[in-house]
Amino acid sequence: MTEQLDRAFFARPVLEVAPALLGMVVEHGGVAIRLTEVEAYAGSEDPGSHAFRGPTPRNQVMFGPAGHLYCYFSYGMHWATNVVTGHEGSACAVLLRGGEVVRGVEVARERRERGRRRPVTARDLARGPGNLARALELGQEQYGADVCAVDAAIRFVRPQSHKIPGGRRRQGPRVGVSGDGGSAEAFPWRFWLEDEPSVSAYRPATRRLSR
DNA sequence: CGTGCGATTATCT
DNA sequence: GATAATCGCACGC
Repeated sequence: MTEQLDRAFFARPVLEVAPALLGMVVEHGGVAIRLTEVEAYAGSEDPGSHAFRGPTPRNQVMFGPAGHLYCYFSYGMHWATNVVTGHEGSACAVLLRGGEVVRGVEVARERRERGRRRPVTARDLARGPGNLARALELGQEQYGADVCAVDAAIRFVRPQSHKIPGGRRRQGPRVGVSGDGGSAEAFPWRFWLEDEPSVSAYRPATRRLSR
């Protein structure tokens, strides 16, 4: 048996929940992914957060109770998934950045290879937020979903195996967050498991020159 | 191997 | 109208 993570797990400070999620498993649509990389976003106190400038139609779910999904469309082509944490109104959330597919590899591979010419290696199946969301088939329809419900389609579980984390927990600057003002070091809120192939490569925020 | 660039559109100013 | 919590591929070493 595996234990579904309850609301109390998510209703803690985001900097506590984020590292605690490493090694936990997310399940949806026949695919299960063991998380190896996440990032914390601290709502109105965090210039890198989508909630920094207050509620909007897009980010409103983050201002609600913990344990719901904040899905957003990124760069005009990818979906990314967060789970809301902390107390209601704090607008804190954890971005799911990478993981290892532990069940449903064939389904995940099929989803990931759709519209591609090159095959996808096992390590790349859920490497990066866009890829993880694609492998789990998470998007607009899952916006606001309650992952703590008894009959939740998307659930977080603690694997029965005692070697939950696997590698050692590591912490460092977030990836590609322009709100950090070029100093991602100010918010070292990316958490990952050492020596896990599914952890995405670090890339600084890309500057986009206007033409 | 590492680096650079174009794709593509919802969202907010 | 500009931007963006990205990705995959091309290209050069």
